[in-house]
Amino acid sequence: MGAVAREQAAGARGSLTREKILAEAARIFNRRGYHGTTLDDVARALGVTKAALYYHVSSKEALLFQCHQVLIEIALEGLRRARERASAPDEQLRLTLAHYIEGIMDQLRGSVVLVEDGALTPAHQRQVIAGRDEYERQLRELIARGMRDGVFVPCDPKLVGFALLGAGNWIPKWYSPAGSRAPKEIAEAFAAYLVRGLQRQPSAEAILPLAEAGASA
Amino acid sequence: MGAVAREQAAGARGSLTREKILAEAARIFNRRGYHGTTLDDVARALGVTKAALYYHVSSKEALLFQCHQVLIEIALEGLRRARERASAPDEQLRLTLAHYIEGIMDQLRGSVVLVEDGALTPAHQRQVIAGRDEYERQLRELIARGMRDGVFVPCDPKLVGFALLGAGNWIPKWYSPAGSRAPKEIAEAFAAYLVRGLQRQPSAEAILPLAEAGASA
Amino acid sequence: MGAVAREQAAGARGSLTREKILAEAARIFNRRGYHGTTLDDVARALGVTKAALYYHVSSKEALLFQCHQVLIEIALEGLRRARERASAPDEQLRLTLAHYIEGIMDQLRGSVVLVEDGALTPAHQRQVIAGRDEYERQLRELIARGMRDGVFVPCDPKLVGFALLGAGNWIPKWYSPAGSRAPKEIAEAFAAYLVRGLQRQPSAEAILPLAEAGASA
Amino acid sequence: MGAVAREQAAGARGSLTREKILAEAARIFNRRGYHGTTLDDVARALGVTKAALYYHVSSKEALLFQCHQVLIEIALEGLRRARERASAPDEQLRLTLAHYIEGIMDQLRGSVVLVEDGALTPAHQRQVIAGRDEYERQLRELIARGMRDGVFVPCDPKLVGFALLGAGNWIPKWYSPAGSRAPKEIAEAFAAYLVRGLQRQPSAEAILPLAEAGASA
DNA sequence: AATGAATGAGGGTTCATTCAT
DNA sequence: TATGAATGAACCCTCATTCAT
Repeated sequence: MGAVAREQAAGARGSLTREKILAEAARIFNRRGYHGTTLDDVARALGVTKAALYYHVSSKEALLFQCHQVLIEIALEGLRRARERASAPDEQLRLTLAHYIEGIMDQLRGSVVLVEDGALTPAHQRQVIAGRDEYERQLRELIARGMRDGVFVPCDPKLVGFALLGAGNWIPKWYSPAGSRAPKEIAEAFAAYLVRGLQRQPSAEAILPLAEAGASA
Repeated sequence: MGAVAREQAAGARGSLTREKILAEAARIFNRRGYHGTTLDDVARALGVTKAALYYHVSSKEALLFQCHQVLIEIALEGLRRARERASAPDEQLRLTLAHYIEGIMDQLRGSVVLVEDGALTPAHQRQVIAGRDEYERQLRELIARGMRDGVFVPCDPKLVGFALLGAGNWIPKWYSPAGSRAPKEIAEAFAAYLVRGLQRQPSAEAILPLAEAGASA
Repeated sequence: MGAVAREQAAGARGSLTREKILAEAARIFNRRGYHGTTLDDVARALGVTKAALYYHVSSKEALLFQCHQVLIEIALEGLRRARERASAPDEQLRLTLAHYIEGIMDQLRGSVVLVEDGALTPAHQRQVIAGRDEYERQLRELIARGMRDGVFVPCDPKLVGFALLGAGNWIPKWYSPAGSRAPKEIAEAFAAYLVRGLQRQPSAEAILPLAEAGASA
Repeated sequence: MGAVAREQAAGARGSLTREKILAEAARIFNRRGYHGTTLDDVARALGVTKAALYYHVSSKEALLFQCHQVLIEIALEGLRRARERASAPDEQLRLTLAHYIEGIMDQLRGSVVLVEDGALTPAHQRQVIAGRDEYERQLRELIARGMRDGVFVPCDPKLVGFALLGAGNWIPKWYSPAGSRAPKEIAEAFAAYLVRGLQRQPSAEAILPLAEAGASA
């Protein structure tokens, strides 16, 4: 590949950053799966050689692990912020989900969501599982509190938690930045819908604040 | 060996059926992803040699394709049945989702849910996409009708459709037959919750009909 | 490679045996070193594909390890036999060395001699070192006994042991089956010479029983 | 930085000299083999970057070649000196071997001894082989003269030559400067032992002049 | 004189696939 | 029907080498 082509592919201004690598890797992992993704794929998308990646990342597995960590960090951060900014359980849950979903769609941050069994080192696997468990635990706790407060309808917090996460985690499979909806818009719509399903007395207003016509993704 | 004896042997010890292969393959595909799954893995799980699989399946890709078709068939069948058995949009949607989710959890059918880009032959890919598109189209149509009828709150049917599917498609990532909830129970709870988020006037009753305590999955 | 060429390369009668692989691998390891040897090299020498090797051997390192074990077994066996067949220390040492050296030259056994640091797994490394240490210990013990019996001149058994082994271990670097000396002949000459250096009253007869002219290796 | 300061820094911290590089490279080559040694390994051992090596050495192969040349030079120099300082064949051989062995152990000079086939450029290979052949030729000539003079027992000079070299060349595999024997001591013991095996009438005195107890290497 | 970054050419290993038995 | 053995195409990773700074 010539110098010019590389420039174009990599984006004019910068060389290889750990951040850029993570973002690009996450994007491709999400599309093709970890095992379906070649380091050559990632390198090509970044406009460099596969060997160049190894100057910045120690292994493909390490790449995946770091992507997971980014997502977990985003997720937990969302919970923290939600608690700061709202007190009602439904509002807290809405903020939490919106943050999570926006994080997933954010191409710059890049987040991997699929957990192909056996892709991670046992040690890393444990760490990721621990992070997820912690997030799920807090999510369920939030739902349970909503039930206790009478804001949410009785339900199984574990099952509902899985539904919430599933809806969000599936997004990378269909979302394209070229679509007509902005990430923020999508995130809010998802959050609104997902919370609404739990509220004892949901508002009757539209789920999408801006009820424009047109394709969404 | 006579036909009867062979049948018995087949039944008893579980000789290689296309159905059994599909079911086992799907189970592993769902866990480890298509590229993360070896034909040796599938063969081992079935207690045979890898070469034996080739007597029943023409290729790994064909296996994946057939798993996809199983799910598409289940999905569309669910829509048909729902239309036969109910007329209200919310009830139709509920039946549709319950059927879909039960199908995903059915360990005997062999349905896969992940669409790793590039895993399928272009021709097969097109066919699967076509099937999915058809299902999604009808799903959106159902949602739109609910809106028109005033049963559902205004929303973007496309986005909500993705949320519904995501919640369901994520199930193989966490569901284990060893869990405390029966598949039917999970399916109904999911369907109830997912429909409830759209209903203008949802019922206040619990989402899980049998509100027992205990872990769910 | 065509079928005919493969037949010729592999040797008409047999397919891939663990024994044949070991022998060929050892031969190349001894020439080019472990890291300088490609599995493609070994495969080519055997007339098969590199992948075919993996059906019989789990890894390159395992191959090396097994070659080491072959030699260690030969070495210890030589000590045992020498003790059975002779009682005088010098005669025992002579038999021991002759057996060892013949074993090294045996193209059918597959023994390696180089110990490139870091080539073996730590666990395997330990095992090989242990085997070598045991052999060296017994060799020194034999020398020491010769000294006590007055058959050998006073010396440092450790140093002399290293000299003995070095002379033998170096053989793969120059020996070729195409040479004019038979392995047995070489082994006896080496053993005679190496023992003679220790004997208080060495015989005056020629070191090579058959004192022919001509190139030796 | 002035010339004096640079000198001091060079002396104190050990700036990159061709000599130092050669010595360190040889040491590692001897342990791990040529192909098992990374230029990063050598660089790290010298406390510099790999790229820095390329300021002083044109290639890894060149490094190996120069190491070989150092050894050949040492070897031939040993022969010359031996001829100057003694006239009896056995004494000449003893001096020759002692010089060779000391050269091999001398950490500063550093010498590589393993000849991994294919490691050197054909041209360099030829040159090294030529040097070795010359040395071996003269060594055999020396042995043959000893036989003609009746000082040595009849033998095959070629075989014995290989034994001598093997004993010496093996030393880097076990020698450690931390051992209890000084290089000179080891060299003399080896030379004495190796010559003794050829002498028609060897002295009965101990092989190690200083017959202390204790570990040797 | 030295370094950080990048590259191209392998080398070890896996795996879908084939085929003789 | 089923299997053991073999193959070719990748894929991950390493490393000698280069080059701008």
